Amino acid sequence: MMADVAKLAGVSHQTVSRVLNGAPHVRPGTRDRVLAAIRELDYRPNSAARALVTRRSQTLGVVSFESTLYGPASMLDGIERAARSAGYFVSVASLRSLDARSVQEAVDRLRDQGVEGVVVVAPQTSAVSAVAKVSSSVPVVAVGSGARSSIPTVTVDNRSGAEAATRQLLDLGHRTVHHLAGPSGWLESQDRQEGWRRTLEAAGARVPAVAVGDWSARSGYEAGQRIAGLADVSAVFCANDHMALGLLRALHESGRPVPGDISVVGFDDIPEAAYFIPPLTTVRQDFGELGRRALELLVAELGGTDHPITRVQIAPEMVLRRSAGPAHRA
Amino acid sequence: MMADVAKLAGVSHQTVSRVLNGAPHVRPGTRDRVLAAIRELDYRPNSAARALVTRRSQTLGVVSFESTLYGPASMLDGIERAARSAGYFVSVASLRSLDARSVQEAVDRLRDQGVEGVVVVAPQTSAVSAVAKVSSSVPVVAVGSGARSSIPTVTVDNRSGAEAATRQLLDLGHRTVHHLAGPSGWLESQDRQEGWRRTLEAAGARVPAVAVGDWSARSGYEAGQRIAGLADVSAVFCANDHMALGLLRALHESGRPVPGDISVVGFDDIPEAAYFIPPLTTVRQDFGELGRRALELLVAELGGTDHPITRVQIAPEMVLRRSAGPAHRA
DNA sequence: CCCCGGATTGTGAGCGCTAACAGGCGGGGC
DNA sequence: GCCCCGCCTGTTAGCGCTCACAATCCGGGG
Repeated sequence: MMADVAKLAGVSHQTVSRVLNGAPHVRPGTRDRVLAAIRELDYRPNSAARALVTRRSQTLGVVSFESTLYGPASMLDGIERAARSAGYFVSVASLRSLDARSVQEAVDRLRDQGVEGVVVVAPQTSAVSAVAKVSSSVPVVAVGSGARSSIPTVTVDNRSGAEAATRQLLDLGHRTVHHLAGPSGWLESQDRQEGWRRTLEAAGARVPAVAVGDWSARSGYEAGQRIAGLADVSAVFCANDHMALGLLRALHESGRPVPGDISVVGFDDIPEAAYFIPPLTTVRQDFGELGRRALELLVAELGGTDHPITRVQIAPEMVLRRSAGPAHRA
Repeated sequence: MMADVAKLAGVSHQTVSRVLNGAPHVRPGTRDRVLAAIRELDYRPNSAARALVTRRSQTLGVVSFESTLYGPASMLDGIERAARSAGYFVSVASLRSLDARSVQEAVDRLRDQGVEGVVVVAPQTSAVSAVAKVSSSVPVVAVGSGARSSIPTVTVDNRSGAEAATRQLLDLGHRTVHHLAGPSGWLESQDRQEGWRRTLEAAGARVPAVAVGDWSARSGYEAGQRIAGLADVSAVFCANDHMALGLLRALHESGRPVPGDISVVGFDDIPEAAYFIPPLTTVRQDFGELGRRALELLVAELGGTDHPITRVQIAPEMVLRRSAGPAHRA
């Protein structure tokens, strides 16, 4: 195919290749003739042939779990955009489950396809450790997980976000803050819970037992029904906004007004959070940025002298809305 | 690389290839030796080389817009899973905007990468028509759009979903039903609006002016503030759940209880809808299934005798919850 | 006027794999 | 006992591109 262009332009195939790759030392006139021939024939270079000889597929892989949720979906979006502007294609592989085998399988699949690097958007402890083992032949970075692993990681500072949320509630006069945590296998859950606990301890506040959900509104609702039955609750920090939504409804149904009786703070700041009843005070996490940074990291690792293990942390930001108010019996 | 395996197994590279591709006429003993050598060397076939000679990349492309929303994200997920089980990889390209040029660009990009087919998850009128023009060299199918275009399409039956929602409200005794529509460029918006209008007309009910939103909770909230000011509103059908959420809050703030004073019905049944205040009656649309079917269609088109233009429609399903109740002044 | 070095272009050799076509082996039919 | 025909395996060509290495052309210095 490239030969056709060469013939039409009256040059060798190599010159066509040079024009395509922007090599130096091509006379402007020649370049123009080649370009014209390319346009004339609507020629498109064959990426497989190029990949075969250069050993570079121009493709990066993304492993993701629960990619229908807002967070993962946004990260994927951020990754794709960043990849495009860095000149890469993006191939995705969803995980069925989060066990090590499944992660292994997805990464292998991607590798077989020839990806040059992989971003893992699977913030569960088991997944991350599984990935760490796989990193053999291609660079891997993890995103969104507060990883304590041996691979480069981009994450929001969950601990400080949780601290900010808890302190906010304490500052409003609440004696203590309850916590509705995410599932235990997730690094996010652990870090947020730790941030919450520390803040309470630092303030000398009582540390109540934590409720555990699975990130879903349903689980927040169920936990909320239990929490609504407790007399001494005046503030709850939820590990994410979806659970906060469920909690809000349970509280509403149990006749415990928010923030009049109980204050609630979430985490993530999904676009809908501002429209909950009442609008949710929460901790914003910029998922798109997270994805972008992860990709930058991966590209840097691909291109460059191998850096030491890198760990990027992005600061979250508190968003104050009406769901958190002053303590009622201060 | 394949040569190494061949040498170790004491066969020719072609025999290795045969084993890899499950070709017939390979003696079991030979096959085992090859397999052992493959395992021993941890050999992985080079996909670029294979793609070069077979002219098949095993890769399908997905063009998507607003992929951070629940619907598109779920479709992408469905597509990926279906693609994997059909033996394909999936490469994604997000659109920055929905104009024809942008779509063209994304499809070209994918084509340059060598995808064998493309699924477009961009349900806007302009996008679909743009895609129809591009379909030149690779098969393309659209998903999620109520396409009236020349390309194969998988979509939910938006019209009948809207009809069901509207009739439900009418059956509850409401004299008429207001409509909060999606943005005008979207096929979904148009079909849902049409279903709503028809049902009203068929029932001899007055057809109120429609409010228009942009799918976001914010736009639903703003429209809701206006609607709350209208005295004669007793039922509202929203074109999606996010807008319904915003509407619910506006109504709540304006002291118009749902469903006591006004009934609300949404569309999509996002996982959170059951936890709105009050739980949202809505029309469920199975996005994952949509994605799966789209992929099946694409694969069929790739593999087979070219079918005529196909159009798959999936029936949506009403989900009754508390946000819609009997008319108060029947 | 000839030689040299940089600019410009062409030639040959694969990248790792599959497709197409041999070739070699053994058993059944005559 | 010989031939034909299935099995099984090997050999030879590329797929379309880039890389390494010439080859050619040009102007200025000696």
